Amino acid sequence: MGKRADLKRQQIFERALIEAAVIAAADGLTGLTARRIAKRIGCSVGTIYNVFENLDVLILHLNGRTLDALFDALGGIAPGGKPLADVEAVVRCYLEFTQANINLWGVIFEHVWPKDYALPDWYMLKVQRVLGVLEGAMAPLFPAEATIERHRAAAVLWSGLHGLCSLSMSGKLGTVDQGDLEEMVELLIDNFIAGLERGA
Amino acid sequence: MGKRADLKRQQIFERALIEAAVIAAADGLTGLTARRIAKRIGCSVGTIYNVFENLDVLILHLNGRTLDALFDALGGIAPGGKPLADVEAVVRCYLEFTQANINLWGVIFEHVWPKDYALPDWYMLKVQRVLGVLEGAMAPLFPAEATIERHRAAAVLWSGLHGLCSLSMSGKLGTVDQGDLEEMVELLIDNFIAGLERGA
DNA sequence: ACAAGCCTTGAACAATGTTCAAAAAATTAG
DNA sequence: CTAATTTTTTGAACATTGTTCAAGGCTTGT
Repeated sequence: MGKRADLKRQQIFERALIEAAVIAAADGLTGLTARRIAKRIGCSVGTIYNVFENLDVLILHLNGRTLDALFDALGGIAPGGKPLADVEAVVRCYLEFTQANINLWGVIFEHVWPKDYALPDWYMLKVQRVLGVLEGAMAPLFPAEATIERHRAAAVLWSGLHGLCSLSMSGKLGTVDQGDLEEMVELLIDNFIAGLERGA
Repeated sequence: MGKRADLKRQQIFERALIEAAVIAAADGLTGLTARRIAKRIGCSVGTIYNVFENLDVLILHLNGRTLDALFDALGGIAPGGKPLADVEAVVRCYLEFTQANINLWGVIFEHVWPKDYALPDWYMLKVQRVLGVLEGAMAPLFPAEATIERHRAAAVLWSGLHGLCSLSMSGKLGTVDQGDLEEMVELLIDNFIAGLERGA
């Protein structure tokens, strides 16, 4: 039943996320309100809530799309088998993406998912997917069977990136310009990878 | 004029921050509202706004106190001159503190300072102060005159810690228990320090 | 054409940060 | 000590938020 209905539903889902992205890109998480999205797609607030359980899941879907976009951007790089170079390429891509989409990426940093609920699987998969790219670049550093170690190392590097970008973006490391950030990221990567190579 | 007045003002400042800490420790940033603080200290909302420009600066002061408390906890460790061991001691202390004050530390993660304004100097000083402890532990890795490099390395490690804790606390790395987090932090430290030692 | 069910609407509710005229309290002047 | 003045506190009021839900409209199946 309701093939037509499901279609409209999906269209609203789609447009809501598109307009949410437009608003977020312009004004960040602060400007992202249900009424504003509704006005932009030309419907009432209630309709939004008919498609999304609440604003948090709408924003989570928006963040999912942002992760997808990063993953796509990451797809453009060709791994060469040298861990340091490959990780650096991945990270350069990450930095370029976040700089080019500062406000959208800021939503990923700033939005806090209600602590009482676990993040849904579909979202975690998107996270794991981009984590997988980093993991792939680091793979030569580990024996093939050391999957947990490899996975952990990728998560650590990812978290380090996240911390550097989030703290520098929010000004909590003092004033760091683009060049400073790049140097810090390089410091993190170079030394972390060097440490891993030593261990291998 | 107003010696008495200034005293009361300071008392309200103090009590507001104390009660804010109680509320935050119990319910996190979500429960931290102006009316709730006012009710707890037995005054009206307006009085809060007479002492604090707005809720954001109140929360920033709360976070400042949390940083002070971490700095105090960090004071209990005795540096031995071995970078790896000293950094590990600092980080162990950091982890213990954040675990023991999960919600308060969560406020530091979750609160976003309005992008239009720079963080005030008094707050940055508190940040730099705890960063300084980490920097001190890493000092033997650098020649005495390489202050920028040392400072940068400390900021990188600090950011890495921040990223690991923030992402693990918010469930964005999947389900990581206390043990997982400790292993990841150790992986970060060991390899980053090893990398730095190689460079020296 | 009609009935049954689904969708959309937008007014309504509770809660938020924030303001500000008026009341209260404290301080100063006479 | 009283009166005037200054300061502080109050809490009702405003704008906005997320969220709900009865009422009405639209779509669909027969």
